[in-house]
Amino acid sequence: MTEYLTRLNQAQREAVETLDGPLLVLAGAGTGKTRVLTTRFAHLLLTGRAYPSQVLAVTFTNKAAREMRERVSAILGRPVEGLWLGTFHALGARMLRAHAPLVGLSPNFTILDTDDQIRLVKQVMEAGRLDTRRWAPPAMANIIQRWKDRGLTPERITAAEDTDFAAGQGRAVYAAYQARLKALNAVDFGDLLLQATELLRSNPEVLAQYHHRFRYILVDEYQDTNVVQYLWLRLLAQARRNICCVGDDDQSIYSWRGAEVENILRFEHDFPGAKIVRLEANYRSTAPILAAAAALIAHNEGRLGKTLRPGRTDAEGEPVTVVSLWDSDEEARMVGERIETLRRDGHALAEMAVLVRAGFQTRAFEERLITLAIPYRVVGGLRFYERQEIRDAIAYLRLLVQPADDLAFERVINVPRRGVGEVALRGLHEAARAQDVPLTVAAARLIAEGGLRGKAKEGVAGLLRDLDRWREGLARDGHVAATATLLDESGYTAMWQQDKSPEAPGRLENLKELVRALAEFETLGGFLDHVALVMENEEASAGDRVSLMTLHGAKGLEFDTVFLPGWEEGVFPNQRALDESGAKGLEEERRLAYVGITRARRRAIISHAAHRRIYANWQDSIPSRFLEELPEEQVARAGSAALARDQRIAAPSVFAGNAPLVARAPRTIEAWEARSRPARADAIPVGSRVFHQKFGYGTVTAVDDDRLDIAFEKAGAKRVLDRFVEKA
DNA sequence: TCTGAATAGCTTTTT
DNA sequence: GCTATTCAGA
Repeated sequence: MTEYLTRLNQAQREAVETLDGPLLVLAGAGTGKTRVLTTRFAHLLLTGRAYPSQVLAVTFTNKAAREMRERVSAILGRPVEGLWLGTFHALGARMLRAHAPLVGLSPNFTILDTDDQIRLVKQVMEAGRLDTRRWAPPAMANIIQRWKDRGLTPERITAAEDTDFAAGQGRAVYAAYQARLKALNAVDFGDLLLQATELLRSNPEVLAQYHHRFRYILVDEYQDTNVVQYLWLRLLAQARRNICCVGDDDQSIYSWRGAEVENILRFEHDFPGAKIVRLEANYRSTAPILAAAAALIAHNEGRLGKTLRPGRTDAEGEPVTVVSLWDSDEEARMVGERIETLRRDGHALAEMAVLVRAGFQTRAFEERLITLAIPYRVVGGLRFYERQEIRDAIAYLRLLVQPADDLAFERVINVPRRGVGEVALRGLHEAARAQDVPLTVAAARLIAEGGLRGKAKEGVAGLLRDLDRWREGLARDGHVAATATLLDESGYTAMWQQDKSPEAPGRLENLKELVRALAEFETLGGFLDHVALVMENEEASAGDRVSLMTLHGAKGLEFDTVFLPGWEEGVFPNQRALDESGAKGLEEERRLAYVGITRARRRAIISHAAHRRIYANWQDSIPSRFLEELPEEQVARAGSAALARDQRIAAPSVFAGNAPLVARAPRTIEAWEARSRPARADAIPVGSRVFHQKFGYGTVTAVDDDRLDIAFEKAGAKRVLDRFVEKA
């Protein structure tokens, strides 16, 4: 019966069997975190400590939730029902729906996506006479989101915390935005947790009910939790204190969206008497890969401290390779060639990945892989519900459920074209605001009073009539039939059928998929929640393909071979991360590098190019400081510079018709380095004030050979080659 | 209401 | 260099 326990190592077993009291499991990359979490879950059930419905299990992504559900079922040998297992947001939504009136919502509230959220913020800002060209609504929406992440309702924001943004009107915009949400009976993603937390905070009887229910709490990826998530968990855990959080402070890479590494660093303090178990045996990677990752991350401060050690007996392997290249084209060629070679040697493409810092970097590799006819897939991109046609269709459905959903009304009023333009819409808005009613009501009154004319009148009246009819159909024939009718009668399907663009057939296909998915739900409301919170793209990427993705997207995945291109100052570590968050930003970039390296099972190939085209022009790039932090003995430096020189000298760049490339003096890495090497007679000491052509004036904060860290007055902190600056 | 030209701005991303 | 958004004019 406890056979599943024998498959664990000592530390894992301890993490599984310590059932009572607060427990923090520090799980390094590849140390069997998911196995521990799922085994612990199953163990709770199998030992009779709890029924499935008495365990609260929280993840960040739907994928992680699905995986946990499947693996727990596998251990139990049967599907588990009645679980409170899901993402923070899905569980928050579930609680809110159950007690909506207590926070001033009705249970059929709408969940707005980021797009709706920004549109609403923009409307609120415009109503407050703020210049939305000077103050970008997406930035304002982001500020509000961060406030929500920190558990701050508008009332809790002190004047000191209000930003300079929006002329000090931030708080006011936030308050007005919340008022609009309430009027629309809607919540945004942040509210799912903020309001759920408010609910528990101000309704002790509700909280007590959940205390009674949840005997055990499991939390995945604890290092990624933000303040509200932490508060929500703490409220739920405070009575029984049976909370187990699993995470890795070294893999915290989401601070920019509100995650607080401090949550994990403070666990012992928050839950006195907490036990801490470290999982350090790595079963994924070879010894050189682990050594490289460990050496790199050791440069960070404020870690809880964990050392990955090889957990496999066959852990020897090839060294981590660092390849220096002339330019970004050569880098793409190098990656392409190595992939070809590996493929020829029988390695599966699905076991190779190219991990980049930023999305735009994938393009160079895509182009290269296309010319080489190597199948690939780009992971990430639009989610199912972010597609235009899906959002339109959902807006129609939302209107059926909630006639007061103004955002949905605005979205579909002129899609397909009904002759209702900006002018007519403004009229509707004014009437609605004056009478304090939803747009649909205002529209009906306006038509009755003759306030609309011509095409606009016909269009609006027609839609209102149709909506009523579809709503009757919904009650009579059920949501599947009603949706099919709606898409047909609204002319929405016809609109895409007439569209000649190459995407149109795919969009129609997606609409069919939507109706198919709809059939799996009992109610329209349940389906809308599913689409907003859960539904993902079917990965139409079956087959043996190389994966291209961002480092963020790669977290939690593993591959035999991992390519890590673009390790250059400014790209990685990313300049903006350094500008905005300084030393903290640098540490997070370093954790990202750590995540990247630890994705590799057998091979990691890191590269940097001396020249890179950024937007319009070519720029010299200096190697990332992270390269210097790798342990020399575990790394093979494989500059293809010599090869590059031979090729270039033998065949001067006739292809590159652009003169600059030919004319640029040093054409090899060595020559380029030689040019930059000659020790300057007039060395620039720390503290010097210097001038840089592009970045202006600054002060040298550190000197490393020919590299200078400079705090520029305008451009912020950067690392540049000394030959680019002069003493001021 | 719709179209084409001008213009700003450009990490990472789940829900 | 590309693209998403905004503005002027038909």
